[in-house]
Amino acid sequence: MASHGARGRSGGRPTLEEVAARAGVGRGTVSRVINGSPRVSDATRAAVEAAVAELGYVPNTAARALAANRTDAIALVVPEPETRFFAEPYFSDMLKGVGAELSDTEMQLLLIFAGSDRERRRLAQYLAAHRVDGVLLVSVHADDPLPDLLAQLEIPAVISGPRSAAETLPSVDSDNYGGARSAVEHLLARGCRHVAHITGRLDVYGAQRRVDGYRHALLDAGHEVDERLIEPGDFTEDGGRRAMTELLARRPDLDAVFAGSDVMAGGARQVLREEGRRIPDDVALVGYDDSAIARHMDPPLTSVRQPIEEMGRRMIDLLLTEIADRRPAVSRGLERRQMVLATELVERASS
Amino acid sequence: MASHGARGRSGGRPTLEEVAARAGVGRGTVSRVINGSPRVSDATRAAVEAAVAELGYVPNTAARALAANRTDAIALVVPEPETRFFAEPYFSDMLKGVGAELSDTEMQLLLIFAGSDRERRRLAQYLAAHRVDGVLLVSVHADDPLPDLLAQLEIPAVISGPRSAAETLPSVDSDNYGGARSAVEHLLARGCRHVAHITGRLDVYGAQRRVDGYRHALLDAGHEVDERLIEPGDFTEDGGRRAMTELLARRPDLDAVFAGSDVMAGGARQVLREEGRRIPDDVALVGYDDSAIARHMDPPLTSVRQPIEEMGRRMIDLLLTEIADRRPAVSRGLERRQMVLATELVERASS
DNA sequence: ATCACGAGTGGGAGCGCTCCCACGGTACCT
DNA sequence: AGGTACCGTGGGAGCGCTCCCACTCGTGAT
Repeated sequence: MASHGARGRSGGRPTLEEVAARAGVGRGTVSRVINGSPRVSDATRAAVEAAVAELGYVPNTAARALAANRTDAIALVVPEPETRFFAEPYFSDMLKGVGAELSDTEMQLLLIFAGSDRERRRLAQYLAAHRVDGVLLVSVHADDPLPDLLAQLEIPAVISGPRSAAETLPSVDSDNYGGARSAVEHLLARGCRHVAHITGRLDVYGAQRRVDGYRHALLDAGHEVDERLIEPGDFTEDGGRRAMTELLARRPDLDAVFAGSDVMAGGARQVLREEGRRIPDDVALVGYDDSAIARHMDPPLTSVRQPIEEMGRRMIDLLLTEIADRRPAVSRGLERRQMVLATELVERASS
Repeated sequence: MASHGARGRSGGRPTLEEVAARAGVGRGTVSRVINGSPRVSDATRAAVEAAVAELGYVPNTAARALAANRTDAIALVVPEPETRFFAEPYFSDMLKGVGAELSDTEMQLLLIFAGSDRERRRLAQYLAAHRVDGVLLVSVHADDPLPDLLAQLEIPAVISGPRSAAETLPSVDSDNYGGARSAVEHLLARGCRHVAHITGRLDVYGAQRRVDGYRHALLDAGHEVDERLIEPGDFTEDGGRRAMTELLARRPDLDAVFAGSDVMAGGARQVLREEGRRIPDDVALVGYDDSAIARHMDPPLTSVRQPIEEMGRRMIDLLLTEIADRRPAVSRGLERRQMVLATELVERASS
């Protein structure tokens, strides 16, 4: 490299200017063609496109980002260690939906883990540098400072699973309340009298909603709610085991369990088996998530399916809208910025 | 936004220039401090750092990329559908190592799937735009055109698992030959007489090397190699099952099986069980990868462990070196650019 | 005292693009 | 005929940074 100025010369990648010269037009016109502006005549457009093809022109992303003040990238932020990311099918399904919806866009998806403190600091730096046009936030706990940081930096964001009923961010969620209801109603319809519930972490809004659904399903069916039949878990297998043990000790006569996740249902199953309870004859079991665990459990687990891939797609829709809407200064309130998708009960042998 | 020129003004992110003004120095000096150049006096450096802190200055990546002609990003390209990525622990371990090694760098890691044709076209476009400084290639088949594309675009790349003995790209691999040897030697030491081998896909170089290791271990121990004891698989469970069936039909007297992957060992185990062969009493079984499958199999599977995380780290080392070396025009040949890491046999109850 | 040199510094030029203003031309009105 | 309205178009002026050259000092050798 002889001198700084000679860097891009001779043999380097072609620039907009070179395409313009080749097509016999000005820079502005080439830019318009590249960006699909309608204000270009067909003849000119064809000429430019030919020049682009001949030269093998590819726009320089950095230059575009600098001039237009956008990055054409969005981040999927996973506030969990990578281990959990790979362990839970939730993320892989989400990623699939997101990727699909993004594939006919120029947008680039970045996957960012923010499990450790160190990673979180890195992320903060990253966001401060405005290296993405928007952020997708999945699986956020109630007290996570990330959403506030995003708001402060004025970075468009969409959250999956609102943090509370008063969520201010645009969000996409599945119908946790309805999903839980359908699970309990199913158990009642099968003739179960004493339905227990192992909850998820109650600082997760969705877990609370499932408890609500459980309660209301019982009440609406004319049962009363026995608090001894509700035991908090933490979404882990071990938590499921502990909760199940507790429940059996308190109400040995229970004949059904609705677990707030498949993983916890797996833990519960182990305890039930150890205690000699047959599934579903003695105790019916229903999980939540319809994950691979559910299909492979013995017996196969009835579970509530969430349309996670679909949720991923919707999140992208919302986010892209959000990004586009940053031009007109005034945002139009929160209308249609929070959506809830239906769940589906998948019945298997465990109930 | 009143006018183009006013975009960044008043309230926007601070620029290098503003930091310079604040610190009472020139732009060049601030740039030097930001980039850790040693040619700055301590006093000046302190002043600049103070200004940076007060203003909350964060460099603009796009501007830097444009001016310096680098992106500070590298891509991990997975030429597989996302499904396989999540299913195989190989990738998650690799990602962990790569992430760890990158975490004290300014480099950003991009995860790019190139499973479908569509995704591959997208990737090609992406690379043509030089949006990354380097590429990590994992799990590449012998006839994949990607490495050539990379070479043509002059993008530094490192490959995990060389495509052949004549691999030209810098590469990191585990000792497939040695790993296979240790597995077979272990089986022979346990007194097995007729050791079969279910191979991986033979268009994968590593699988070939494992066959070589198997052969040489037998020969060196004074056994002869019976080709009827070698059956090609394809790394899938089903392939393992087919191969095992085939082997049992041909050599019912076999007393040990070395499978080229844990997944195939899993398939083989099913067949052995169906045929009433006890593991390890009738037939000893050894797998490859030491994945979760191995630990959870019944009986737990003896397996060859590859230091995948370590491989990920080494790949980053090589790649960063490769990127740095693009300044001096002349590359110093291939010395030390291909490395092979040792494997370890993890003994469990299956052998 | 003079010269040579390197350390430390300031700032011009340029990276490749987008945005916008200004301009010539054509079509349509009055 | 003159005016008004657009199209479609060219190109200047940045975007915020890095790179490099030139310049000013001190320091040590002569």
